[in-house]
Amino acid sequence: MNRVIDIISRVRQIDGQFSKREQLVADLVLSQLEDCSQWSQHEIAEAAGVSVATVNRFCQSIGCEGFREFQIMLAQSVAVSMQYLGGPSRDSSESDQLVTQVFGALVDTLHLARSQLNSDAIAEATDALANARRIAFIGVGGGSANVAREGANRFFRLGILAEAHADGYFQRMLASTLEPGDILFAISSSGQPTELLDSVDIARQYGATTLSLTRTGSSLAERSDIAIELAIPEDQDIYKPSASRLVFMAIIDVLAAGAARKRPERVKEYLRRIRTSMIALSGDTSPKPIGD
Amino acid sequence: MNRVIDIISRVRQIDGQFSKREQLVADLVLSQLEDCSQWSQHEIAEAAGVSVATVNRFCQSIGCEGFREFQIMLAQSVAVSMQYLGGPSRDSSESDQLVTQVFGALVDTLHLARSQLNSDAIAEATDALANARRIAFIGVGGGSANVAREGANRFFRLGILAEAHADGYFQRMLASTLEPGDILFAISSSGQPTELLDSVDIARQYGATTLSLTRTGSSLAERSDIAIELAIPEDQDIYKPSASRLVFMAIIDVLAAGAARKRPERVKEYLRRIRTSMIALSGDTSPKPIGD
DNA sequence: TTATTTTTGTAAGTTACTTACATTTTAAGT
DNA sequence: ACTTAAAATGTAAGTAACTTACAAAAATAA
Repeated sequence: MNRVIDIISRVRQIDGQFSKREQLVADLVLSQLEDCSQWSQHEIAEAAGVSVATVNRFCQSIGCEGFREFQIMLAQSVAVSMQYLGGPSRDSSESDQLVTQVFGALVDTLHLARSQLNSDAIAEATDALANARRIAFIGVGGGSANVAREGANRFFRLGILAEAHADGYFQRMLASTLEPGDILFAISSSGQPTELLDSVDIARQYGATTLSLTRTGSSLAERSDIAIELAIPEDQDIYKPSASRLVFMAIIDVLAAGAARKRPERVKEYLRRIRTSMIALSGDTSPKPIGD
Repeated sequence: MNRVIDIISRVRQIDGQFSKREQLVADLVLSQLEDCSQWSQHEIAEAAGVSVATVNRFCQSIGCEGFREFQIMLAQSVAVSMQYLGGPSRDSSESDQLVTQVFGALVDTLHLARSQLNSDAIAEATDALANARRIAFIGVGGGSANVAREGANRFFRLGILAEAHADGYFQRMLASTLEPGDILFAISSSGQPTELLDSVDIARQYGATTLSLTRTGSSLAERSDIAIELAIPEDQDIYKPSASRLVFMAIIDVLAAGAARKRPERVKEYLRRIRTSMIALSGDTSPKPIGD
């Protein structure tokens, strides 16, 4: 029973590393999945503006034996995807295609992440977070720093003292002020930044629990008490934003939801207070997201 | 899928009404679904002990145009079936369920958003952003402020002067410094905050283009030159973080990807520079996400 | 600039699907 | 039981589609 290999993900994975003309084929396929799954090699070649041989080589580049195999795998992937995305998409305009492509990549990456997530790590993490007195999120570089901020934003709403810092020096100083019962939550897609590694070492030294959300097997993962590890291939197409940050944020959501469930009373009270303050400000009493 | 015709069901439906030899084919197909989905017409003919022409006629009998079409439909049906049967959803632990729930909600919301997105607004927005000299993202409250930061983070990488601000007073002052060719991008899930409304009014007054990502029909949407509007129901379960912020970020991704495509040269050069600076810092030359 | 490697399209080659037609089988009528 | 017409089937020719070899063009390195 050979498993259904998701050919679409495979194309996305290699996206950006194709040769010029093959990239044209990749773009076409990703932007018009449904059409391509029904077109012949010749039709795809014509639509992409390349020769049939290039289409064939494209198929081989992504690991298929030839177009025949690719065609069937694509049809399967599309059929399975449609199960998720529901009805047929009429990708008429360029904008529609863009949306489909970006959202599709995100959904794919979410699935990939789910398959990689270690349940035990998640369980340990939610447990530690739910009982933490103070949580310090740290991250460097635009992306991870924002994920850290979002983490603080989520947990702060649960009535847990949460903060986020992007400054390497401040991070180290902060780490040295932590104590048992506190959590240092390091976020990095590469798991390399010295600032984070140092901070984790310092925090552990003072007895704080260190938690990380980072790349599988990275230095950061190794040094942390609890590591949530992911191996997400970065999109090689430089014109396309990578979905990994959003997946990181989604995981923060998971942790926040998990922690909230473990401390229902505490959370409820704090949310009530926050909501009250918001209503006082806007006069709007309808149920709305807490904070804008 | 263009039509959700489950070919397996169709074979079962006609089962017993086939001619003698075609029935042999039907029996074979139904008993060895997976094998048949990968076999050629010739292989199936041999396995069933009939001629290839009979296999072809069998395909036509069940409504396909020929073997080609049958082969693809069978492959799709098998792939979808496998999703249900051999599927990876073994939600054993509590953590797994949590992940499934949060990710599932996100995927659902993405789907909803896709159906609501106005292609024209997206097209107009990407066009304006691609040609902007300066983009100022503004948002208030933890969530939207972070989306704004993420927006600045994305566009800054495209070589466009991008900044984000969460301070209401600063936002108003900033708005008054904008000029034609500049963009004020206001982000708010409610579309109510006075800071944003004021800022948009001020920016328009000075000739800047105002863009918003907000709730359908909100004051903010009405006042903006271009409004990307969404009506996403907030999850009432207070223990569950709402998916709307992530969807907002996903839309920022869409816009960034669209804008990048319209200015390939510009983007390429800036990304090259940023990447070079990162390599100098870490010594790692492998293709990696730009910024952590 | 030149040499080398990589990429690409053309065209020939091969496979596999499709169709026409003759043969066989089946079934109904005599 | 025989005849005949209709249906079913297989053979073989036909055709469309995929694959591969090779030479030209482009990109890269020296």
